[in-house]
Amino acid sequence: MANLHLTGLTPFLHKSKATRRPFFSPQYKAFKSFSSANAIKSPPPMAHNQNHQIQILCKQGNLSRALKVLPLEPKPTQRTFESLILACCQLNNPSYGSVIHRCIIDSGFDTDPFLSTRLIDMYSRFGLLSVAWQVFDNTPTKTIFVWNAMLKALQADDQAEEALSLFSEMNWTGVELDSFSYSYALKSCIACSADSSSAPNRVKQIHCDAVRRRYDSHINVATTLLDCYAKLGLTSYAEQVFDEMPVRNLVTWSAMISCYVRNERPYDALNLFCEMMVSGDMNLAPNAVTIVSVLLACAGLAALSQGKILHGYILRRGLESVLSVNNALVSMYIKAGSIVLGRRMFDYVNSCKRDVVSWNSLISGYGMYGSYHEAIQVFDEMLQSGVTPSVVSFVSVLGACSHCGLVEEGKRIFHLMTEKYNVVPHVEHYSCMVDLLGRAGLLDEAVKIIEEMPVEPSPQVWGSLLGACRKYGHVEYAELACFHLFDLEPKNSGNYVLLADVYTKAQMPEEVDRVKKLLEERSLPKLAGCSWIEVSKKIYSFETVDEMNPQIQEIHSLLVELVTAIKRHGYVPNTKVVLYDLEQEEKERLLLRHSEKLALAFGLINGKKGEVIRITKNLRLCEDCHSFTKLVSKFAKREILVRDVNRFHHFSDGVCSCMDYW
DNA sequence: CATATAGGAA
Repeated sequence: MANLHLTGLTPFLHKSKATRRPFFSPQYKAFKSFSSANAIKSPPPMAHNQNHQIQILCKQGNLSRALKVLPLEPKPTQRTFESLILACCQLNNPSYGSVIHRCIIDSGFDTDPFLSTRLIDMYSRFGLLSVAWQVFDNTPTKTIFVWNAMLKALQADDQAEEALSLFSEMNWTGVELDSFSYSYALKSCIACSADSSSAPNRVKQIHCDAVRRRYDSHINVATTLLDCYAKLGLTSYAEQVFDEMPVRNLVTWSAMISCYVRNERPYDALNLFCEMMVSGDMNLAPNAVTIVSVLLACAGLAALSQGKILHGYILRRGLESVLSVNNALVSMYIKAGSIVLGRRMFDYVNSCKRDVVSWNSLISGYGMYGSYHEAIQVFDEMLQSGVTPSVVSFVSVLGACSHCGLVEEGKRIFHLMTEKYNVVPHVEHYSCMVDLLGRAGLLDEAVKIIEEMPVEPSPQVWGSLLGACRKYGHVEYAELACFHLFDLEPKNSGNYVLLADVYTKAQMPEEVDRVKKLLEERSLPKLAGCSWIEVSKKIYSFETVDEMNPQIQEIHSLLVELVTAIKRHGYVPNTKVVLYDLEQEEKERLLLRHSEKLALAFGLINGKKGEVIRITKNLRLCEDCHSFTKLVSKFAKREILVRDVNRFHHFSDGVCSCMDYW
C-alpha cells in the first residue's frame, strides 16, 4: 500500500540569509549608530541594590525602566546582564537588545563566554546572524556553549552549509562536543535541500561519528537521527535506530510513527501507535503532536472508524481545543470520505481561532469532491474574515478549478493572486495551471506556460502535462514530458507506465514494447494497483492478483453476475486500458480483476445495506472501473464513494460527481 | 553560573 498522498505540498520558507563575517555589516552599523544615539546619560540618584532592582524589573518585563537604571556605578554584574538579555528575548525587542549589547561592551563583558552565549542566542532570535557572528568571533575563549549557540543559530536560520562547516571546525579544533552539537548538526544535514543527494551520506557519517564517541545512546541524538532518516525516506535505517535505542519516550515513539506516515506506510504507523498504547506505560500517553500524526495515518488509510475512535479519545483527553489537532481532524474526515463531518469539525472551531491551515484544508477538501462552488465560497469567506491567503490557499483553489474544468475561473484566480495579493507564482502554481489547461485539453497553452515560466519546471509540472497527454493521446508532448521526467526522477515507474499508455492509445506497439523493456532494464518495480475498503471497522485490501481472500470465489461470481446485468444497460468493457496484447475475452477477464472492482464486490457482499460504500485506491481510477462503478451504483442501488490519488468520485444512480471529467 | 534537546496540521 503506497503512494497515498493526495496533495503533496510543502510549505515554503523564506528566511534571510546572512553571510559570514561581514565586518561592518549594515545590521552592525545600524546597531552601533542606534545604541550610541540612545546612550543613556544620567544614572538614577540612588538605589539600595541596583543589580537586584534591575533583575526584578526584568522579571516583571519592564525593560524600559530596567534600562533607565542600567549605567550604574559600580558596573552591573554578569547576572544582571543575563536577566536583561532574557527579558529582551521575551519581549522580542531588537532595539533594546542593541542597547544592552552596547552596555555589555562598555562594561568590559564583551569577551565573557557566558554572556556571549546569551547574546548569540538573542541575535539568532532576532534574525541578526551577522551580529551573532561578530559576538562569536569576538569571544576569545569559546566554551562548548558558545559553539553550540552559534551552531543552533545557523541551523535555525536554515544556513545548513554554514552550520556543517562550523561543526567540522568544532571537530577540527578539538572542542569537546556534546549531545546538543550532534543534534544541531544532524538537523542541518537534512536542511541542505540544494543538494539533497549528499544528505544521506552526511547523516550516516555523523551517525558513525556519534557511535564512535558513544553519543548515539543519548535519547535526543538518537531521536534526531531517527527523524533525519525518516525525512530522507530511509525507513529501514530509522527502524534500526528505533529498535536499538536503550530508552524510548513519547517523542521517540511519535517520531517513528510520523516516519511511517510520511513514508506512505500509514498501516505500520497505526500498528505502532497501537503497540504504544497497549504498553501501559503512563509516560507514553499521546499528546497533541502524536495525535496529529496518527490522524494523518487514518487519513491516508481512509480509516474512518479508526479516526472516529481517535476522535473520541481526543475528546476524553481534552485535546479537541488544540488547533493543530482540530485541523488534522478536519483533514482526516475529509480524506476518509466524509466532507460533512470535516465541515462540522471546521464549524466547531471558534471562528477567531481558525488559521489559514483550517481554511486551506476545507478548500482543498471541496476541490477533491468536485464541489467547486463550495470551494470558491469558502475561499471568499476566508478573504472576508480577514485571513491572508497563503501560497497553499491558491494551490487549493486552483486545484478545485482543475478538478471541475473551470479554465477561465482558474485563470482569473491566477491573475488575482499575482495582481491583488502580490504573490509571486511558485512552481506549484504553474503546476496547477498546467494541470488545469491540460485536463481541459488545451495542451498547447499548457506547454506555453511551461516554456514561459520563470522557474525551473518541477517533476510535478511535467507529470501534469504527461497526465493530460494520456487523457488526450498526445504522443509528441508525452515524449517531451518524459524526456525531462526520466532525467528528473528516473526511478518513478509511474511515468514509464503513463508513456506506454499513450503509445497504446496511439496504437504504436513497437514503442510500447520499447518502454516496457526500459522499465525492465532499469529493474523498476511497477507500483501494484491496490484498493481497500473498510467494513465493520476493519480494513480489507485487494491487489490485482489477489487469490488470498477467502471470499474470492464469491467475489468473482458476483462480478460476473454484475457485468452480465449492466451489459444490458449499455456497459461495454473498455479493453483499451489493458496494456497487454491479448484476445478480447482475456482482456475482459483481466479487467474484472482490477482491485477496485474486487473491493467493490466485497463491499456489496459484506457491507450493510443502505450504507455508502467507501473505497480507496492508490492509483488513478481507470476508465473502465469508472463506467463500471457508475452502472453498478444504479443497478445495485448503492451510493459508492471512491477516493483515488487525486480526488473523490461519488457514484449515485448511474452518475458520478465528477461528471466524467477527471 | 549554563544552551528551554528530539516528534505534528493544508
